[in-house]
Amino acid sequence: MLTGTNLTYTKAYNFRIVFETIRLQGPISRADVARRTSLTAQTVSNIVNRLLERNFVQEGKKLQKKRGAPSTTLEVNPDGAFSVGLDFNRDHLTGILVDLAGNVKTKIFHEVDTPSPEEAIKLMVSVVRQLTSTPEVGDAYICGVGVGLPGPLDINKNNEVSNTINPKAFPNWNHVPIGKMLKEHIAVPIFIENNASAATIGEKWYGAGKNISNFAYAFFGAGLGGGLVLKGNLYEGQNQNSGEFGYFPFMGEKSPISDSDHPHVGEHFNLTKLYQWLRESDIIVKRPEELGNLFLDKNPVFLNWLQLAKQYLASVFIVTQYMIDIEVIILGGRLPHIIFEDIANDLPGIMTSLRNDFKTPAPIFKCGTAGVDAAALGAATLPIFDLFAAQTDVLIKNNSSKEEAPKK
Amino acid sequence: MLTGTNLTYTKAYNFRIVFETIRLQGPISRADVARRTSLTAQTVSNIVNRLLERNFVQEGKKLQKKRGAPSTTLEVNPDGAFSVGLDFNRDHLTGILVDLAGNVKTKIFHEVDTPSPEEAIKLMVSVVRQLTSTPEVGDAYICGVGVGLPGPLDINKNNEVSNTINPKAFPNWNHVPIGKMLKEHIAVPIFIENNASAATIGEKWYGAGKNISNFAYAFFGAGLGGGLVLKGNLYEGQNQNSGEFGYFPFMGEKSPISDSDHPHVGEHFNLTKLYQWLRESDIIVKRPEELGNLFLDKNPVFLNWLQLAKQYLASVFIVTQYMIDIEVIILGGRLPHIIFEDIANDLPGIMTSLRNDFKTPAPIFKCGTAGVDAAALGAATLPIFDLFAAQTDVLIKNNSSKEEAPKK
DNA sequence: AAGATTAGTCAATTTGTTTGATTAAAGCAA
DNA sequence: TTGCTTTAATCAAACAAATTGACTAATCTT
Repeated sequence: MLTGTNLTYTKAYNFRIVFETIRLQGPISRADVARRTSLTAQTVSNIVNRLLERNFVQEGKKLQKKRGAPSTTLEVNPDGAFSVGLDFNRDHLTGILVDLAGNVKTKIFHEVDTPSPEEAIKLMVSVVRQLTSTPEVGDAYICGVGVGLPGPLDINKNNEVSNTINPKAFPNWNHVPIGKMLKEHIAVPIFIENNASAATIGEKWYGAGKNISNFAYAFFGAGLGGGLVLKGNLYEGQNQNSGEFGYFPFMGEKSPISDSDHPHVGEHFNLTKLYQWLRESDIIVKRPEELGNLFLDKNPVFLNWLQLAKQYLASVFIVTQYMIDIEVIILGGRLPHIIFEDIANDLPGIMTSLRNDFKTPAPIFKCGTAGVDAAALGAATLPIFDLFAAQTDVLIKNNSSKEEAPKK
Repeated sequence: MLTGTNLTYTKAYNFRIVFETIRLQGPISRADVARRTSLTAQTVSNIVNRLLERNFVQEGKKLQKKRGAPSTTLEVNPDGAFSVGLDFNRDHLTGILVDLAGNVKTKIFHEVDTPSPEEAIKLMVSVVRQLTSTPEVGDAYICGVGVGLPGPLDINKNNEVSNTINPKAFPNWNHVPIGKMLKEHIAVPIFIENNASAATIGEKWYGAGKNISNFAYAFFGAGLGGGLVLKGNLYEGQNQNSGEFGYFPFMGEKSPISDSDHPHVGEHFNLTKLYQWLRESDIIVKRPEELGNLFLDKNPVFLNWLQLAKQYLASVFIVTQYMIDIEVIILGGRLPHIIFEDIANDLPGIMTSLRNDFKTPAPIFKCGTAGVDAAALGAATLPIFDLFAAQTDVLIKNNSSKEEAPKK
C-alpha cells in the first residue's frame, strides 16, 4: 500500500543512520558522522545524546587530526544490548547470546531428534532463560529472540501474532503457531525466519556483507539455500522464499547423488544424501566437520564430489549474475571453512570459462565470517536488525518497528 | 552512502504518494486519499492544492456514497504535462509524445541504417522538436526526453553530465557522451536507459505492471532482454544490467539457431538469426509483424521455433522464480501480441511439469499493454517516473531528483 | 425538522531539523 | 609568548511540514 510519511519516521530513520554510521565507521567523531550522513552537526549531536543515554554507544578517547579542537570519538558499546539467536533443526538446537557488537558471549548446543512442537518450545524456552540469566547480561537491554528454522517455510500470515509455520523438514509439524507459543513464555520480541535468510542478515550486519549493498548469500545447511541483499535491504520475495538456489535444475548432466523426479542442484548438497553416497564407497561421515578431513586427506571420492559441486555452483551463479547483476557472492553455513575457501578460489575461473563475453565484471567470491554458527548468529541478528537497521521502509507509515528502544 | 533525511524529503515523498494514489485509484476523493495513504486530511488537502495549481490533477464531478457531504473526485489531468520518448536502434528511430495519462499523442518513425553518433543526434533533435512544437502541447509542461538504447550498455559514469555510452549493438559507437550531446540542443531534462529497462518502467507505470510490486519483465527486442521491479522499485543491479535473461545458458539441448561458442537463450530470440534460420526453409521474413502471419497460418517451421522458445523461456523463468520469488512475469516487446498471448497461455503448464513440488504458487504470466512501441513508451515514461514516482530513495538526502516541477 | 455523518478548510500547535551565535581547544606563524 | 585560524560541540531561536481541533457546509436518516 502506498503510505505517506512524517517527522516521526524521519526521526527514527536518522537515529538508525547515525547508529549505523558509528557502528560501521567507528571510532568516529560527531563531526565526521555529520559529514558522512549529510545531517547537521546539531542533529547528530542530539541523536548521539539519545544513543549515549541508552548505552548503545560510548565515547572513546579524544582524537585530533590537524588543527582545531580535538574530537571525541564514538563507538558501539558492546554491552549496551544483547540478543538471543536459536538455530533449530531436526538434529540440533544451537542457542547463542550475542552482544551489540556481534560477539558471541555464550553458546549452548543440544542434540535432538525431530522433537514435537511442544518439546521443542520447552527446550527453546529453557535455552533462552539460561542464556539471558547470566550475570554478564545483568539488567542490560535484551533486543529479543530470533529463531532460524530450516526453509523453505510456508508462513501463514493470518494475523501478526499467530503466524503458523510448516517447515518442510519437520513432517510432524503442521501449521504450528510457534511465535505465539514462544511469546507465552518469553517477554521480549520474537522473530522467526528461515535459517538461510537469518544467516544472510547476519552476514550483512556483522559479517562479510558489511558495507556491501548488493550481494547473494549461499547457505549450506542441511541442503542448499540462500538469501539476497539488494540495495542494502534483504529481499525476501513474494513468499519469503527468494534465493532458493537449491531448487535450480541442473544445467548439464545431473549429479550422481540426485535421485528425485525433478533433479535439482540442492540434492548434491543435501548432507544426508551426501553421507549416504559416501558410505557406498565405505567412507563414514556423520558431521559436516569431518568433510574437512576428507578434503585435507585429498580423498578422491570427496574431491570428485567437490569438483562437481563447483560445476553446479558455477552454473547457478552465472545465472544469478545475469539476473540480478550483483557485486559479491558470499558462501557460508555448516561446511568447514577450508572447503569454502577452496570453492571461492576456484569458482571465478570456472565461471569465466562459461560466461558470455559480457562487459560487466565477474562477481567477487567471499567466505562468510560467521563460521558454522552462521544460522544462530543470523537469528540473533534479527532483533538487532529490526531495532537498528536503516532500512528505507522505516520511513514509511504503518510500519510496526519504528519505535526506539526504551531508555532503561 | 548512508545519508539522513529531513522534512524537505518528507514533503517530496508525500507529494508523490498523493499523486500516485490519485493516478492509480482515481477518480478518488481527498478523504479517500487520506485514508489510503495514512496521511491526515489536512496534509492531503494541501498537497492536492499544489497538484491542482500545477495542473497535474483536475477535479471531477461530485460523488456521494452514503451520508454526509458529497466528495469532489480527483483524477490525473492528461494534458497537465507531456513527455517525449525515443526508441533508437540500428534499424529505426521511433519518437513518441505521451501525455501525463500515458496516451500516445503523436508518433514519428524513421528507418535508419547504423548511423554515426552525429547523424543520430541530429535526427533525434529534429524528432524532439517536431513532437513538442504541436499546438496540442502549447505551453504545457514538458517533463523531459527519455532515450532507450539497445542493451547491454556500458555506462561510464565519470561525472553526471558526460556519461559515455558503449552500446554493444553499434560497433562504430565508442564512448559517446550522448547525454551531453543532446543537452546542447534540448533544454529539458534527458534520461538515457537501455531499452529493456525503459520498457520495464513503462509497464510498471502505465501498463500491465501497475499496482504490482514484484515482477520480472521479459523484453523481446532485437534479442531477449528484460528488467526487474522489486518492492515497487526498478532494480537495475550493480552495473545497470540486471534481467539479462538472454544471457542464460541453455539448460538442456541448445537451440538449432544458436551458433556461438557460449550458447545462450538469447540466440534463439535474436531476430536477425531467426530470419536467417527461416530463410533456410525458404521463409522470407523482414519484420517482426510478419511472424504473426506465420503463427496464424500454423507454419510448421515457425511453430517448431515457438515450441522451443517456450521450453527455453520455461527454464529461464523457473530459475527466476526460485531466485527472486516473484508474483508476475510480463512479456512485451516487438513480437506480435497473439504470439505473446500464446506463450503466456502455455508457459504455466510447461513450468508446472518442470517444477519441484514447491509450496509457493507459480508466477502469473501477463502480456505487456504497450504493444510494439513498448521501448518508446518506456523511454517517454522515464522523465515522468523521475518526477512523480514514489520511490523510497526520494526520501534520502543527496538525491538529485527531489524538486517539484515548476508552477508554470 | 432535528440529528447524524461525512468532506473539506482555517488556524493554532507540535515536533524534529536547520541556522546562527558562542565557547573551547589546539595548531600555526611571527 | 601572542594573536590568528581552524575545528568540535552545544545552546537558543527560527523554520517547515504534518497534526490537531474547531468550524462550515452538504446530504442522508428518522
